[in-house]
Amino acid sequence: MARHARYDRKVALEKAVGLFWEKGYHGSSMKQIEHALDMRPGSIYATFGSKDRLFSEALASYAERGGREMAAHLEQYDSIVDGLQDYLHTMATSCGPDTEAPSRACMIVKTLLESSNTHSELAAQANSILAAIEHALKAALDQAKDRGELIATADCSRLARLLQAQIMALRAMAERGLTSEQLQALGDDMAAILNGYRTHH
Amino acid sequence: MARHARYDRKVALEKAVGLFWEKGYHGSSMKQIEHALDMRPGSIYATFGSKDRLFSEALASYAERGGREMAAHLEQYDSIVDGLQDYLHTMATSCGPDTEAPSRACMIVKTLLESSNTHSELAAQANSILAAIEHALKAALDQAKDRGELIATADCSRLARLLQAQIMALRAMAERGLTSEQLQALGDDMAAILNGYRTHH
DNA sequence: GATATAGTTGAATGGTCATTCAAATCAAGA
DNA sequence: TCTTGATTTGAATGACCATTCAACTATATC
Repeated sequence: MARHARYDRKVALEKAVGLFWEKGYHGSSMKQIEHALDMRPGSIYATFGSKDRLFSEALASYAERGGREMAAHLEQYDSIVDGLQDYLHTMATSCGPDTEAPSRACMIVKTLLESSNTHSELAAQANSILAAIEHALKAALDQAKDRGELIATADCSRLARLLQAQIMALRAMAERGLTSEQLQALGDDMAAILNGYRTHH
Repeated sequence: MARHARYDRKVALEKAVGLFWEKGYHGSSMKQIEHALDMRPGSIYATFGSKDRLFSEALASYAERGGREMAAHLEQYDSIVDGLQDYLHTMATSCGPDTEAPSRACMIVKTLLESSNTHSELAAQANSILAAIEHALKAALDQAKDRGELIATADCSRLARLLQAQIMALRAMAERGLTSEQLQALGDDMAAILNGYRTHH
């Protein structure tokens, strides 16, 4: 009946994530996208609709993967707070100077800052993803509080935002090109912030 | 002999800061720059050389102003740590939802994240500015330690980076569109981090 | 092997990008 | 008033932008 698709949509999308994460929306031209995906414009438009929609899908894919990784990380720990602290350590390592990732900073934050006053739809998407992450952090902290890991006076909504701010900042600082020692130390110091909200057994 | 310049270079540069801070490098076209500065391309190029050089000057001007404001802020306080904590509070207020500023987030951080993999010269400039701020924070913290405001085990280099990360994150979180209450609370929580490094009298 | 159909191709489109420069404009000295 | 030279103007430039689409290719069924 018909011809097979030469390209795997998911594979192409992951390549797009790599390019957009590295160079941002405005910094990635269709020429570069064609090269990165090894697809001609017609195929790209037939598959993804437009540069905007491709970026939007790439951002969603990036966020979903990040969410899965964080959830998988927390599952490894009996203590939620231990898990969150180690998440910061892991992040400090993984976004170090010799990372293979396209960029040290978070693609969601890069998108938010790039698009907040130029591309409101993209900014709205980045915002809703960040709101979802904040919500997930709050849920984890609520659970930690239920388990008695956190002091009674801890405000989990505020703490979730404080924690999210640490993650955003750790990776933005990594983009500055800090050494892995400096980055690890920063991760340690950020993780230590949680100790102030912990119960002492 | 000759004609007078119709434009004040400094005034034009401040207008450029406003546009670039709001929309970033790629997000600001020459058309928009012409409109913002009320200058025609020939005059802009005669005065500033190129879009790149104009942006570079704008970023330097922004950073210098920010540095002056921070220094002026710290001078108001007898205690350096008090000054730093109140700096976070002030920032939480000034980058709130109804700020007049072109953007809530910091122009230096926006530039770093936008240009790190697309425009190495700009990224290098943003990096050196951030390194200078880190150094200034370290100097302030060293002095605070000398005065006995900080505990003996405090590592001022690490603390400077932790503090810089807070400032960057506070303003990036502001770009998310948090309410002023949420932003103030975040500023409070960030300021409270310093209490853990403080001496108790 | 003919046909139908899904997928790919890449030249062409019209728009916008940063930048240039010859001509016009203005003010002060001669 | 005329000359001189700094300054402004805006149309023109060529490059690159995202996007389209008619022609072409490959596969599967009959």
